[in-house]
Amino acid sequence: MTQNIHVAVDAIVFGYNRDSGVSLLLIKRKYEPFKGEWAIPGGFVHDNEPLEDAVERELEEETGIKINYLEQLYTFGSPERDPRRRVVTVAYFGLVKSSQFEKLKASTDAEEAKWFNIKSLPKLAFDHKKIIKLAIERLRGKISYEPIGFELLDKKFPFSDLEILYATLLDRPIDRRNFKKKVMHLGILDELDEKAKSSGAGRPGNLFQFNKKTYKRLLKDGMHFEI
Amino acid sequence: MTQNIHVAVDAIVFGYNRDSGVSLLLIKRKYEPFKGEWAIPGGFVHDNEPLEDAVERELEEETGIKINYLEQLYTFGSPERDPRRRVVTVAYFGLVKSSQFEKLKASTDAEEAKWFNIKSLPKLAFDHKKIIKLAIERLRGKISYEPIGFELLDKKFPFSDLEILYATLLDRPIDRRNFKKKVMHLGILDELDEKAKSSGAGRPGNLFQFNKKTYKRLLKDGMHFEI
DNA sequence: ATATTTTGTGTCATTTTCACACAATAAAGA
DNA sequence: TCTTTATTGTGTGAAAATGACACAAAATAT
Repeated sequence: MTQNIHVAVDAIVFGYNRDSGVSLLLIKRKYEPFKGEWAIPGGFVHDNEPLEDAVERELEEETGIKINYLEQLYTFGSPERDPRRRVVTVAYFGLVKSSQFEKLKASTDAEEAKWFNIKSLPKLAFDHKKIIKLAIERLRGKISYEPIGFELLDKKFPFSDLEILYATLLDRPIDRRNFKKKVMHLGILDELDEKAKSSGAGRPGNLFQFNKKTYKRLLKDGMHFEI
Repeated sequence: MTQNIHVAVDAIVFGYNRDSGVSLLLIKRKYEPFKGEWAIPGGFVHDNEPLEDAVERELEEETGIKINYLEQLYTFGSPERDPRRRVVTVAYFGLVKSSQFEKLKASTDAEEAKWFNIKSLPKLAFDHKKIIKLAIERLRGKISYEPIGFELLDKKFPFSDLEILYATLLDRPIDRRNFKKKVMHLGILDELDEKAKSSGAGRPGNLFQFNKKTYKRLLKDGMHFEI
């Protein structure tokens, strides 16, 4: 049997901090087609390489970023999506912690890899606009029924970071008291004996930490994450 | 660039009726490897064929079945999953209506395509056990927050069919009164002026019908399906 | 020191969820 | 045909979850 289809992987990587909001990692293409345009990082899979390895390798090569959470998003296989040849691409969905996010943000002058706020994305190569649209929908949808929001924050975070993240993604105001009641009632956040370092005015808040072990235990007992 | 990876599609197709429960469509392999063993229907994608077309073509060729609902499930790409060569397979998740399900069920003597109850599956070729496991989890999970259950029933169905489907999939007893209240309150079922044809003893029930138009309209207005 | 910004916290009304039982209508069996 | 058995249809009250709402405390900025 002969087949002339190539297999690639792409990584839609989100980052967050409370000042910049939710951002997406893009690279500027060096070669044709779409040379000079912005695109999702990705590339062809090696013959003996697992798909996840390929994603992480390409991300490392093209952006140097270290991913914190990775899951498969969707596979795009329309015959016309690459003008050169048939390419089926397995898209992955990734999240990085605030600290990683801020790292690249500083050293971005090279103009090869860059974070873009998801509300103001540039023109994109291939069918990447469609892919990103799906990824954003997945992020928005999933944050309500799986605790993936914590993967975007630092290990320890003030409660308001979480609140602002949800308000930003869900695009609606959140009642601080009710939100806190609901989240704390889930029993998967540890409140630490430590205050956030002041960043501007205001009373410093306590730091919190997501307890993944507790979460997994509660999950087995039939717990239902929902916000 | 040269790459030696092949692309296939697989279809995990579920069927249902209240007597047999939830079943899965499998085929007996005619060729090596795994000749004579049971496997998910599927095959290689043609060079200029969209992935969805490939799934439907393979299903038609191997089982003759007409699918009612189809969505992408997951892409499996581990380098060792096929002993002959590297095959990346895009698995799809399909549902057929009771009527279709019963059709094949009768003419199954050919022993090429056959329905198996998901609680008693045979030994499976390749990594198909893993694929099916994921598909069943998806079906179980999704039925609670998307109205895909109706895709497994006939167009018109007695309410108890729906109730038994949910009880079977969620694997727990359901309170008939509360369940009906909840479902009807969603406002996406039309109650018909027609009674179910008696199948055995008992009072015949009214027939109901899923109203997809109403559902889509309510969805846009922010409705949230949940059972 | 005064103003400004941000965090922390409780109550009450409304809505949703959950437990629970008996009459009506048909077929099956005596 | 009469009795039994199986299945459908329906409402109430207690408990839990949700949602609206405001002011004091602790820090920085001016």
